[in-house]
Amino acid sequence: MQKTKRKALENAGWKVGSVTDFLELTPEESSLIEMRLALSQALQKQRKTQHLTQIDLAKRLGSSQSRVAKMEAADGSVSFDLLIRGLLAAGANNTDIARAIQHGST
Amino acid sequence: MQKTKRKALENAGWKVGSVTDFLELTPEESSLIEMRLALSQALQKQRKTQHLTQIDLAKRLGSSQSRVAKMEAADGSVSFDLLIRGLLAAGANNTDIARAIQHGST
DNA sequence: TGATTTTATGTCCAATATGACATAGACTTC
DNA sequence: GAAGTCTATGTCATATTGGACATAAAATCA
Repeated sequence: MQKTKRKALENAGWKVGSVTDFLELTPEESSLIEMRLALSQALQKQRKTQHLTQIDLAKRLGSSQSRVAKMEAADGSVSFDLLIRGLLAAGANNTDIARAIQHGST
Repeated sequence: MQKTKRKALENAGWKVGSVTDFLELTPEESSLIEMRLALSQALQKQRKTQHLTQIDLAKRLGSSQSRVAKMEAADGSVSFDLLIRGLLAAGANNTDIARAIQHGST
């Protein structure tokens, strides 16, 4: 696992590599987490290339800055649905999303 | 839009082409719906190729037969998260999922 | 046909996700 | 270093989602 991924997961509270190791996660759980992570990273990237602030994106989404921050942080309280809607609102298309998910492979 | 898609959407209560036409949906909303649809179809396909009943899959998911049925029907009460978890539980991998999402393009 | 298995649909309430708010921190610019 | 802008984090009430159950409908097969 890459260092950046590990860091991001830890920040999101996933306790990677510490007591609770990935060994305790089923492959499905790992896949899910990595996909969420990939999407959150894709979201931030997309938002930035579009020169949007979190507030801008929040407005498009009918949401709030704090939630967008959580989305990009892959916070546990953020669903796939919201991440996808975020990406679409930030101008990503199906292909971009598919690529992110694919990229999140283990 | 293909006939099968239209039918599936209608069954799922999305009222395609009737009073509420797709014209009322933003491109983002359309994308979302089509992705959900693509995933639900991929799920049923995957489950069947694995020769699993809805009950089998429900057990793997820690869910119920009725919910699996709703997942495959792209019912409005089913989230992306659940669809993805369903696909993974049915043996699909990230690539399969990415392909489904990509295929759900407009 | 009747029995059995599989899938579909509706409803309920417990669990989870979400927008909103408050506030803190980070970063820039003057 | 103050002011302004952007991002991060915690909390909460409300809204949405999900497992479970009941039951109907379809499909399979003897």
